[in-house]
Amino acid sequence: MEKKKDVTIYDLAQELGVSPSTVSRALNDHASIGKKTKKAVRKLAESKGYRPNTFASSLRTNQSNTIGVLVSWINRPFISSLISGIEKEARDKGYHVIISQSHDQSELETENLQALYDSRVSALIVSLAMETVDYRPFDLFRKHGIPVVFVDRVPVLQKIHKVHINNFKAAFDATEHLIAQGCRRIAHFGGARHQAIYEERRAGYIAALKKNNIEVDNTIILEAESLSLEEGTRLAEKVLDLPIPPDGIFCANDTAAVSAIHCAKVRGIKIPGELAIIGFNDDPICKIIEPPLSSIHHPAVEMGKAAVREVMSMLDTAPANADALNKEPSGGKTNLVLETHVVVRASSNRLGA
Amino acid sequence: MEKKKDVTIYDLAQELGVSPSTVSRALNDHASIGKKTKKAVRKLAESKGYRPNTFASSLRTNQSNTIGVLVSWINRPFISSLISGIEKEARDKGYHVIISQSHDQSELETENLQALYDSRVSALIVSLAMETVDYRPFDLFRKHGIPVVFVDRVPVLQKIHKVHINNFKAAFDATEHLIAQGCRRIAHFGGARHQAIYEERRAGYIAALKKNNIEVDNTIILEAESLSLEEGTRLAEKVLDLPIPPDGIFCANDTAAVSAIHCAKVRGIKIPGELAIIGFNDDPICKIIEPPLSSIHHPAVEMGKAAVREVMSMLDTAPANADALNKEPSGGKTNLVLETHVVVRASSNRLGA
DNA sequence: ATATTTTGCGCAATCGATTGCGCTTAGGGA
DNA sequence: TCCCTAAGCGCAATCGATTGCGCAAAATAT
Repeated sequence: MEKKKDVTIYDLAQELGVSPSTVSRALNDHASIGKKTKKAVRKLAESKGYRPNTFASSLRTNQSNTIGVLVSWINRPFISSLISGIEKEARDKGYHVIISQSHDQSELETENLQALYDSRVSALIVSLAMETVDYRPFDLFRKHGIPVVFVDRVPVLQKIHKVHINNFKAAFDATEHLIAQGCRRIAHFGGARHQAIYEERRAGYIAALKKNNIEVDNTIILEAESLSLEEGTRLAEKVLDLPIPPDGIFCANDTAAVSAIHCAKVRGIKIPGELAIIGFNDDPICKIIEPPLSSIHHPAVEMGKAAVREVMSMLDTAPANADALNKEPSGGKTNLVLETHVVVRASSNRLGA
Repeated sequence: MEKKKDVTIYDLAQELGVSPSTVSRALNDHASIGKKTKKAVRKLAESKGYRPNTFASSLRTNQSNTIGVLVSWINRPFISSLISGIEKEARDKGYHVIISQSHDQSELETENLQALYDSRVSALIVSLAMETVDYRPFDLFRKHGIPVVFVDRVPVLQKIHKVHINNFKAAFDATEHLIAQGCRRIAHFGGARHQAIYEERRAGYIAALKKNNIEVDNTIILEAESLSLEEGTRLAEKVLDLPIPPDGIFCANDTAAVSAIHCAKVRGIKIPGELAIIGFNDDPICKIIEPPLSSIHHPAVEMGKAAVREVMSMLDTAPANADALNKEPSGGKTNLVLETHVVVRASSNRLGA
C-alpha cells in the first residue's frame, strides 16, 4: 500500500522552479501568467495527477461549489425526478449536490437547514415540507446572501425566487376537462390548504365550476393531510357514501386518485361512465392502473434543471457572500412558471376522443 | 443587511480570555480541558451562534464527514428508497450525503467517481451502472483507504464490502412459487448477464427448474438491456408468440413484469390461470396493476441504512486515511445479505390460498 | 516543607490554496 | 541611449480549526 501523499501546488511549484502562487494562478487561468508557464504547469499537473484540495480552496474563498437540496421525501416519484434533474444540471456546471429530507416535518426541515448552512452550500433548492407555514428559518440564508430557490411547494411570499407551475390553471384545466366530459357534480380531494399549491389547485377547481355555472358544494371538497393511499380511500368512501355522490373527482395528486379508482371499482361504479377521475402529477402509476388515470403532467426533471439554472444566474449576479454587506443579496425575485398540460386517459374519457 | 462575519473560535477565545486551542479542545470535549472552562466555552459558543467552519476542520483533519453515493438513476423506485435510507441513517450520525448518478453508463460512473474522490468523501456507497464490468476505477478509493460499500448491484469480487440480497435464493423462491402454482413451462426475463444480480437470478431460476425436474428451455430465457417497459413488451410478445407459449413468467424486475401483464391481457390470456407472473423488487406499481403483481420484496430503505452502518464500522476500524500506509486499508470484507421474501398477489395466485 | 504528579492551557506550526502588493525584466517610444 | 509601461512572477499573509510539545499551577505524596 502506497503512502500516496496527495500532490499539492507546492509539489508542482517546486518541481517547476516557480512559486505556488504561479501554479495556482496558472491553474485558474489567471491573466497575469505567461502562456508557456501555464502550459507547463498544466502539463505537470496532469502527469502527476494533481487534484486540487477543495477544502483549502473553500476555506480561502469561502464557497463550496455545492448546491444543497432540501425536500420532503426522496422516494417519491415527483421528487426523485426533480432531484435527478437537479443533479444532472448541477454536475454539468461543476457543482456537487448534497441532499436532505424533511420527512414533511418542519422541525426536521429547520434542522437540515442549519446543517446545510453549516456546510456552507453555495445555494439552496427547496421544496417545502407539508407542515411548513413559518418561513423564518430560511432567513438564515437570505441574510448571508446565499441564493435560495423554491421549487414546486413554494412559500406564499413575493420577493423570493421560485420555479413552479401554475397550479390554479392546471386545476382549472383539469376541472374543465371533467366538465367537458359531462360531469356536473365534481368532488375535489385537496392537500393541506396552508400549502399554496393545494390552495391554488382548490381555487382553480372552484373557478372552473363557477365559470361553468356549477354550484360549489363544500360537502364534496375534502382536504387531506398527506394525500396518501389510505387518506385517499377514506375521502373516496366519504363522497361515495353521500346521498348524491359525485360524477367526477379531481384529486390534487395521483395517489389519492388511485385510491378513488379502487374504491369505485369495488363498489361497481363505472369509470368514467358514472364517475370520471383525474389526478395530478402524472406519476408512472397513471399508465399502469386500470383504467389508466388522467392527470396533469408536471415537468419534474425540467423543474430541477430550471431551478439549478436559476441558482446559477443568482450566483453570477450576487457573487461572493462576503460582499453581501451592501447590496441586497438575493433581493430580486423570480417567478418561473413551467407549462403543464392535461393528459387524458381512460379514467376521464367519456367522449372517446 | 448585516455584514455578519461568521464567529470563529478566535472570537470566542478572545472574549473568554483563553487561547483558540482551548476553545477548540473544549468544543471537542478533549480530556485535558477543565470542566468549568468547557462549560463556559460552550455557553458562549451557543449564545454567539458559533458554527464550526467545516472547511478549516476538513483541511486540517483531511476528512469531510461526507458520504458519497453513486447510483444509476435517482428516479427509480428502488434507488430512491435506497437513498432515502442512506440519507436518514447518515444524517443521524452527523454525515452529509452527496449524490451522483451514472445514468447506467460506465463512463459517467468513472467521471463521478473522480469527482467524488476530489471532494474527499469519507466513504462511498455504490450501486453499479448496468454497463460496468471493469472495477478498476474503484481502486482509486481502495488505494487511499477510503471505505467503499457496494449495494444491490455489486461486483463479482470477493474481497470487498457489500450489502445485498441473496438473488439466487430469491429467484429460486420465486420460481418454485410458480411451480407450486402448477406452472410447468416458465419463462424468464433477465437483465444483462455481466451484472451479477441478473446472472444470479437466472441461476436461481434454473436451479429451481432442475430441482423440480422441469426442462430448461433456452428459447424462453430472455435477456434485456435495461428491462424497461418497452423491452418488457418486446420480450413478452416474443414468448407469447411461441408455438408453445409459457404458462408462467419470472421477471427480474417489476417493470418488465408489468409489460408482460399488459401483453397478456391484450391477447386475452387469463392471469394467473393461463399465465402466472411474478416480478422482482415489489415496486409500488405491484399493488396498483391489475391483477396485482406478485413479486420479491426487497428491503430498499433498510439496505441503505445497513450500508451506512457498514461504512461507519469501516471508518471506525480503519481511521484516517493518512494512516493508511501500513495497514491494509479496507482490506477486510463484508457480505451482508438481507432477507427477501415472495409477496404473493393475484398475478400468480392460482390456488387462492 | 520539599519533591513529584496531575491537571489545565498556551504556543506555534500545519493543512493547501488564494491574493494584494510589489519587484524584475523585456520591449517600445522618444 | 534613457525612460516608461506592461507583462510575468514571487512574497507573505490569510482562511479557521487542530494538535504535538511544553510549561505553570494545583494537588498529592513523602
